[in-house]
Amino acid sequence: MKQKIQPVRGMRDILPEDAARIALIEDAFRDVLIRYSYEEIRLPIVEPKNLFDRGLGESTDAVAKEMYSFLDRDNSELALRPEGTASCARAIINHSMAHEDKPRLWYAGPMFRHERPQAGRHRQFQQVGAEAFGYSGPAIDFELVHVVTEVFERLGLLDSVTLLINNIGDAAARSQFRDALVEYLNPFSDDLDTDSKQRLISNPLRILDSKNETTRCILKEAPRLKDFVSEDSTKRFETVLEMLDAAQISHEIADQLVRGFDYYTDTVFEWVTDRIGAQDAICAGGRYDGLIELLGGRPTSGIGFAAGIDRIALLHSATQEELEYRSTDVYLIALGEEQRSYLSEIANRIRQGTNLRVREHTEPGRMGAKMRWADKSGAIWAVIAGESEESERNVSIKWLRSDREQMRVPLCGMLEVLEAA
RNA sequence: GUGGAUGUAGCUCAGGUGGUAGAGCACUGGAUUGUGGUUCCAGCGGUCGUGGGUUCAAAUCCCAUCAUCCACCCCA
Repeated sequence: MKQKIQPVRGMRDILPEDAARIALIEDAFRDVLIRYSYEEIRLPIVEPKNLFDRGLGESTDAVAKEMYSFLDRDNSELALRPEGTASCARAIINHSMAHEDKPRLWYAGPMFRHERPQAGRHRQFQQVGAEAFGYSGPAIDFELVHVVTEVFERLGLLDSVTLLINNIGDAAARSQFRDALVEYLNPFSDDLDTDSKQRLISNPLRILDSKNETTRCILKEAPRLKDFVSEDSTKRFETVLEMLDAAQISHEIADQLVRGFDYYTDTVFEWVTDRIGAQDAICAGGRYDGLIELLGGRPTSGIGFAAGIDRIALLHSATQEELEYRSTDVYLIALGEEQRSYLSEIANRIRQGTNLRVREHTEPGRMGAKMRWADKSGAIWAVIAGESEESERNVSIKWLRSDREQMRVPLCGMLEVLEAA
């Protein structure tokens, strides 16, 4: 036997039963988004690398260390997209959509980050995202949170997730805060944990997230981001919170919540869960009022979220009852090859007249083996056709999941029996 | 990128101190030649992740390497 070919590290096959769960989750997002009047956009998986350099920030981990980038045949730098927002923003700029339309878009598809694989973290992973461009009022912030809440409710996950929300102000406020934070922390530099010491240079805002106790202690007296945020922004954020309260959407204000990409401004939010391991963020988003301009478009406000479908699927399988998965409703068995064409006639009749999923047994073998296949397929019925059924133009219907007695009905009455169940 | 654990039959896993590989489930056949899911009997199936080394002898000891899982980091 030849050596087996392994899939690429961090890339995985999603087998039918898991695929069904993923489809269930994607369908929930799609259905809710469509009812909120969001439109689907299909975006390329490969983009110019500098779209992400500029859009997400060159110092972010996703760009600096985790990008799947490569040279095209003409030596231009390309990258597999690590997220969807930058592509979406590029698209609305390229098609001049922002001016007249105020587009509300959603997308679904694979994203790529070259990270070390772990529970809930793969190098190719699935996201559903939505973005709204040109809306600056607080109601749109509320609406997107509401959309996601509705999806989680529909999937029965609302009890296992927590919504964290914060206001991080605009880029200027954040940069002032960053300076103040660094200035405050510098004297304590030696007392910080090693990670935080590193981040003092690379990404100071992340220090706020530290789990180290001494670091946390030092942070108690540190400057607060909210003291640097403009009055307008604070007011706006308060309105968003009021709307959430009025809609009884429970949320926690998380001072330490900062997002991983540079483009975020003002409202940011994230749903976390404690049921799926260390990678606990299942959906996150926020405003990005500077992104369109950064990418060469006219100043346009934006807001969106991205949901990690693989992680939501993990959560779903951890909390929900087992999916009742089966591929087949009706299993058709011909006793001998002579009944093959009669069997096809039966199959066509069921497929055309109902939504039932029909499988014909195609292999030779004895009756017992065929019945075993019928059972394993998960089908509710075995429909059997032998010589006598064919000559009398009827079929035998056997219930595989109940004690109901096998019955023989004329072909024209078959659908009635199947649909009655 | 760093650390820990694990790789033996399709799957889940046994195989103290080296002696030439096992169970359960699954699969195939039979008991039951037009009836599955229960039972009984029989059978198929493994260069023990890969490559080196030590040894008369390696699944077992040593080295390297790959992969998976979990955590750090980061993030959806």
